[in-house]
Amino acid sequence: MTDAVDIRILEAISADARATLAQLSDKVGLSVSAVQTRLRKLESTGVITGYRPVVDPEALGKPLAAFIEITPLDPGQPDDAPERLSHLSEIEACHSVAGDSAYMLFVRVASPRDLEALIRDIRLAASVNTRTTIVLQTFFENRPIAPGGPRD
Amino acid sequence: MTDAVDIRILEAISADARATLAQLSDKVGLSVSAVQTRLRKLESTGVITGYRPVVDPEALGKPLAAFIEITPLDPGQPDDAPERLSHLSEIEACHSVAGDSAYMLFVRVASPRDLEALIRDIRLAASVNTRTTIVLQTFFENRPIAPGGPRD
DNA sequence: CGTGAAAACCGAATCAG
DNA sequence: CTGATTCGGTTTTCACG
Repeated sequence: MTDAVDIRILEAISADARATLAQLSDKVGLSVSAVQTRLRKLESTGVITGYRPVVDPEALGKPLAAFIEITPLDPGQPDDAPERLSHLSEIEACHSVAGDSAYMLFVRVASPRDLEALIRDIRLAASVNTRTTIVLQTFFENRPIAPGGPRD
Repeated sequence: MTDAVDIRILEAISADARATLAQLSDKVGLSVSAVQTRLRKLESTGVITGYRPVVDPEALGKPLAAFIEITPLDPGQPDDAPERLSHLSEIEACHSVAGDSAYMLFVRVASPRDLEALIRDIRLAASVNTRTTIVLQTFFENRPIAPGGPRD
């Protein structure tokens, strides 16, 4: 479904999602038209589901990040935590996990006080216990996909 | 540094980072020129540090995600784990954290076997113990920044 | 599935108001 | 910041290999 050329296009557009077709064409070594056709297909088949800027969290007033693991208070309930939490915009990611807890959240807030409020909101909204791990420093995230990637 | 209008631009371009200045202009209610000026400033001041596509991990052949917490074997060593690990393209994010372990990694691999190999690579490269939490399902991540955001 | 070229469109840059 | 202008680059489409 996605061949080696598609991967090269994904690598190129991953370095700069606002790159023009001509720029992608250069990097990939295909004609502009071919790149356009393939890129459209990558979008329509759901390989690429959107484009986002990488925004400095501090500039948005949210310098504090944390992982929050949550566990249902009552193990025998309709477990719809993700839907119950999706309205909280401070939650950037929500994964169900195999481990000590049921879900792992990644959140960003403005201050410790806001983190406290968010944790309370999460507990109330999803009927869960929480275990929070504060992020002290982020060394990297949102990396472009590696040219070459893992050894194949 | 970033006022309310900048936030609106960030929200708009967060929904589609390939949007044209005219499209952003519509959403924000400013002229194209003003949007252009502000967007350039957001880029040059480091508020926006790049643009990325949102790519389906399965399409890239990496359906398995995990969190890996790492702890130095020897607490009295030059702690340069992030640099020692940055060459591993399977590691998407690396945060230092306050909690049971020193760092939290987020990784994506093709298979359990590749995860095993990655964990070994991490242990050898950074002289650390690891604690891995497998992701069973991702409900959301890479969400556009919320129109309105947290209640102000 | 790729190329290349023509035509329509859009973005960058500039400037007066 | 707006609105207008100009130029150059980009997207799009299409005929062809």
